[in-house]
Amino acid sequence: MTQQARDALLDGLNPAQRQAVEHVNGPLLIVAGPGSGKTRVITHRIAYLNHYLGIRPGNIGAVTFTNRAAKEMRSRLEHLLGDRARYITAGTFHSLCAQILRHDGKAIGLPPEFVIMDDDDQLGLIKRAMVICEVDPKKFPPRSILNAISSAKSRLLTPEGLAQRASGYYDDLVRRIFIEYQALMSRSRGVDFDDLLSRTIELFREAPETLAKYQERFLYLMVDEFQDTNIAQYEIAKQISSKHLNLCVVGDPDQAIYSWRNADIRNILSFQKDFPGTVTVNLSQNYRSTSTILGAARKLISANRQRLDQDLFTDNEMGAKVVIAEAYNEDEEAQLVLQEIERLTREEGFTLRDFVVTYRVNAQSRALEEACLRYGVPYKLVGGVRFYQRREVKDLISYLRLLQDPYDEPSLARVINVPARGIGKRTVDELIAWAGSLSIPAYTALQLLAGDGTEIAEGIDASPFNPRQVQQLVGFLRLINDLRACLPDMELPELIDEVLTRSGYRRSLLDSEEPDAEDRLDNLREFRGVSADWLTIPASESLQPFLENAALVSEQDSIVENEQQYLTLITLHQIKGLEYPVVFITGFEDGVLPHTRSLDNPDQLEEERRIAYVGMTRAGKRLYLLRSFRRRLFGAPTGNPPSRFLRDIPEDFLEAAASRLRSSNNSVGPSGRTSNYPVVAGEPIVQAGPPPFRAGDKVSHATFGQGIVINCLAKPSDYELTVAFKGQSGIKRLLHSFAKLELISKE
DNA sequence: GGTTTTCACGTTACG
DNA sequence: CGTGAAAACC
Repeated sequence: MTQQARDALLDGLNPAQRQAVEHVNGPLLIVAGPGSGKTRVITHRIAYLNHYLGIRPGNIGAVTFTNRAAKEMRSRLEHLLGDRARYITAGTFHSLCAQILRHDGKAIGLPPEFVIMDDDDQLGLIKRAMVICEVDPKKFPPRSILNAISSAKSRLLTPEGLAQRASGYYDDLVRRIFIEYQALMSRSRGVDFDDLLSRTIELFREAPETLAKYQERFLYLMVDEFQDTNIAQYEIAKQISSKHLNLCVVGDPDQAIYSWRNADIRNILSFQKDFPGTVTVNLSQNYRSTSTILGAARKLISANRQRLDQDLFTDNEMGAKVVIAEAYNEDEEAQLVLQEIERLTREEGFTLRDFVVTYRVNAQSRALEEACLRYGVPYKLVGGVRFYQRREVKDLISYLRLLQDPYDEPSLARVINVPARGIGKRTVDELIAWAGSLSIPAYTALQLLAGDGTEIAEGIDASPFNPRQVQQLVGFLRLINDLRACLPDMELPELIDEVLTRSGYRRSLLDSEEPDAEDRLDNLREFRGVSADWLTIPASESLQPFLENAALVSEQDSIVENEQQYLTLITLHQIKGLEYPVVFITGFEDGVLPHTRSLDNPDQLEEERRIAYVGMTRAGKRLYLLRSFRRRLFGAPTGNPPSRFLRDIPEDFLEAAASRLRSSNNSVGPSGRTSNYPVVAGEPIVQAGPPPFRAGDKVSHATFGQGIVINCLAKPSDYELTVAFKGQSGIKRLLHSFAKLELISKE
């Protein structure tokens, strides 16, 4: 690398960033505050390793926590390194471990065709294990048992280890179910997400030569979002880098918001102890936020006891004050948000994708969605049910898994009667039991059944099925076998079509009366679209990698990026790692943020404060903290006091909202049962020019398409239009200033 | 065996 | 209020 090239790489970095980039050998801890250019530093560091030290990209590994982060890193690396970037391993711990285990898992008796089990599969196994252990799922919810087991696994505890650590009644119960759960899991050649990690560690322990191989493979290893790693993940990073010690971890303890998912903050706090000689770099200059926003956020987080002080600063301008506002209820809260978005769009040149509305719990999105529809603002709801977790997608995946491997019993059990084809629960249970009594897989049992019922070999019990059952079961077997025969001659999308048609799945959705049948078909279509990445390869080749990808990359479509204009609605947890010029945080109330469930626990309360901190530090230019005087939770109206976190932020960073968000006066005092801000009363009617449209006009909207104006109603400084759109959009009420309707033809 | 009704429950959600 | 899963029904 020439001096110039090196200078170019380091150019524009501040001294701390430079140090982090240039310190490539030995353990390195980067404590990076929000907006400090963390991702940039990591990618530049990798480029530096490659360019300047001549390290082959194949010897560099970068592990992150989410596919989203991995994807972003890969695209940045491509930008810096071009084609060489694809040799760099940039992915999640889970995908790394899956690769290692597929390749070398045999050494610990793991068959290479193991199946990765997701939450639903796990829950199913837990329920079965509870039946075996005779535990009542009413008294002990399977979900919490699963959490306990998962927590133990992520701390690398075996059932025995769990017993040693704690020995109450509940712990013993968990231990017993744990054992059965693992037994059921290995019987179906399943591996859950925790196993991917723990079995990799087991492999490293049992097969030192394999560990040595990966130590030589990853001469340099980097871990992003280190504060989110659990014990098992840290252990893997430790093992791989224990020879060359070129381990670099990047994180921010103040943004640790996943303890409930077994992330262990001690990982980052004890890193220096675990790796003597660690160099620590603090990235404390913030390039994202105005100094007002950063100042407010710093004040908030400094109220936490358990933390390392970071001394963040920014050279950015002061900017506007942080706006706090109280609405009467969540509908008005949403309305305030949209009105302010409208104002900022109109007066200050922001566009829709500059905004994000974020909240603590998903249920809060409803009021916001409704307001968006009302105002005709296109929005994108991030989160909710994950794509690969939707029932129809999982059903289809199960079919595909079955084609790939007909002995995959969980998948078989899932789809044998989907759509309903007369094979009920009892028949399935009998099939499994019968196969079990013969010690053969269910698929073999089906083949036996199809072969010839009268010629079952001696010593084998006759099948327990009546002729009708036999007919249905054999019909299913034939379906699977016919589809399997298609594998070599079809590409994936075609195969998927074939599955949907031959199984009757598509038909059943088309005939379905359910309101969301249409959405399901859309999802299946989208799934088929994803499979088009594997075109030109016969399905027999592409099915396995495709399914592996589906199991590991359960990431929904990447956020932002495209040119489309929409408003983003997202939870505070999911917003981590993103940034927006204008951020609205709704539900800044005691009971919502911090959440009720954490009020009595100081540690959890500190995590809630970190959640608020993460939200606030996403903002570049403007930050709004909204709360609602009344809020409907579970149908019942509740009243929450303002968030206690507001008390941690000094007044001079804040601006009360009345004058800004509301043209009306703020008369009523802070106490009593009245809101500071009346509903939508008493706003002066100021007309914004003559009516833009008349009933009967044909118009066009960017999102909803063509429509006809039904009504045009005067509103404060605006017009509310009622428009009937063609197709699915139907009738919408829109604000003129927002909707940007184009006139197609006069009435 | 399949469909409808009732009932209980409710934070956040990575792979 | 809205959802998913078990129980009751056909």
